Amino acid sequence: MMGVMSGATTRKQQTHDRILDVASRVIRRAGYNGVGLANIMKEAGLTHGGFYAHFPSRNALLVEATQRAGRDTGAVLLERMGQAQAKGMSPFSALVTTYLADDQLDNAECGCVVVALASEVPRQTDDVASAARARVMALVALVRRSLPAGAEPGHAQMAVATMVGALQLARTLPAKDGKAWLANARASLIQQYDA
Amino acid sequence: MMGVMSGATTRKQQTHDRILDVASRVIRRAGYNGVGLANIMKEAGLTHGGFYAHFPSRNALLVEATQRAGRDTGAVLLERMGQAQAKGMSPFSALVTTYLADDQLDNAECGCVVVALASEVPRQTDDVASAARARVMALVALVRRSLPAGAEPGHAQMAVATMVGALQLARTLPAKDGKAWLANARASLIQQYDA
DNA sequence: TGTACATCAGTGAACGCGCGTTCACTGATGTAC
DNA sequence: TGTACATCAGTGAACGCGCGTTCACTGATGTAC
Repeated sequence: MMGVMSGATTRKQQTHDRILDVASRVIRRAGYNGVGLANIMKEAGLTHGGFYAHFPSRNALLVEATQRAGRDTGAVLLERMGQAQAKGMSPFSALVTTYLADDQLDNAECGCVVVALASEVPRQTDDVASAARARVMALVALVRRSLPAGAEPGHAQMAVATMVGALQLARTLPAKDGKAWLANARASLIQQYDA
Repeated sequence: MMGVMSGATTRKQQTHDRILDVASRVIRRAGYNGVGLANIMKEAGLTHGGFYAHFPSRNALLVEATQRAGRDTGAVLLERMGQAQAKGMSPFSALVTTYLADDQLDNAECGCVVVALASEVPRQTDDVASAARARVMALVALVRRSLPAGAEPGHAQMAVATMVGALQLARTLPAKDGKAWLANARASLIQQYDA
C-alpha cells in the first residue's frame, strides 16, 4: 500500500514525498531507531548523501514521518469504516472491526503508528513525542465521534487504550493466539460501548 | 528500588546479578536498543571487556533482563496488592489501583516491562520475544486470579489490554493529562469488571 | 603458619562495522538571448 | 531554433563516533603442602 501523494509538483517535492513515505513505513516496521538513513534513502531509490537537501536532520524526518504515518492510516481507516457502515454497521462497530481486523496482526508497516511505536514515544525528543501525541489525540477524537450519542466522555479514552493494548499484545503472540485475542477484543468492545 | 538479589553466593554470581539488575532497568528506561553494553557495564561498576565472562552475547542479556524485570515487578506488584487488600480492597481493585498508580507514570525504569517494551517486542529475536510473551501471559494469569469468581474468561485478556494501553498512552501525554487518563482507567476498569 | 602455585574475575586495547552528518562535485534541467 | 550559461537534485567519498565482540594480560583469591 503506497502512501497518498499529496499535491507534489516539482521533482524535488516528489522525492521529498517518497523519502517520507518510505520513512513512515520504516519507523512502523522497525521502530524509531531500527533503520539508518542510508537504508531509508536506498529504499527510496537514492543515495544517502542527498538526504540533507530534504531534511535538516534525522530527527526532523522522524517528526514528519510520524505525522505522515498518522494521516495515511487515518485516511485508510476512514475509508474502510465507510465501507463497513455501508453494509449496515454502526460507526463504532465499523471502527472496531476495521481497527482490530486480523490483517493488522502482520504488516505493522501499514498499520496504526500509535500501536507500532507507543512504548518508544516517551524516549523520543520533544518534537517527535508531540507529533506522536497528536496522533493519539486524533485517534481519541475519531473514537469519540464514532461512539453512540450520549456516551460518557471517558469512554473514548478507554476504548482507545483497549484497542491499542489489544493489538499490541496480539502482535507479541503466535499468530493463532493473536487472532483469538483480536476476536475477543472486538466482541468485548462492541458489547461494552456500542449497546 | 534495587532488584531482588536471589541466593547468589560467589563473587561472580553477585556480579552477574548486578549486571542483570542494571540491564533490567536500562531496557525499561531506554528500550532494547537504547543503551550500549559499555554503559550498562559502567552502571554496574565494571568495564565493558568483562561482559562476555557473564553472558554469551548482548541478546542473551536481553532475554535474561526481560525475565528478571518481569519477576521483580511481579513481586513488587503482589506485595503492594497485598497491602491494598489488607485495607479492605477486593483483589481486582487492589490490582488496578496498584498497577495504574500515579507513580507509574514516571519511573518506567521500575515499572511493568510489558508496558515499557510492548511495541518493540515483535522486532526482537525469537528468544527475547518469547521471554516477553511469558511476561504477558503471567500478567494475564495474575489478572485472571484477581477477577471475581465466575468472571468470563476473556475478561482477563481485556483488562490486561486496557491496563497496558492506558498506562502506555498516559506516558505519552503531559503529566497532568496522564494522571487524568489513569484515574479514568482505574474507575472504568473497576466498574466494568469488579461489580 | 607460611610459602608456591593455580585459578579466577575483571581490565583495557583493539577489531571491523554502521551510524549521522558534511561537502566538493557531476550531470541533468531550465532559462536567456 | 540553437547555443551558452545558471540553477538545481542527487552522488559518493570522507569525518568522527559508538557499537558488539575478542583477547592478551593483571592482580586478587583460594588451594596444596
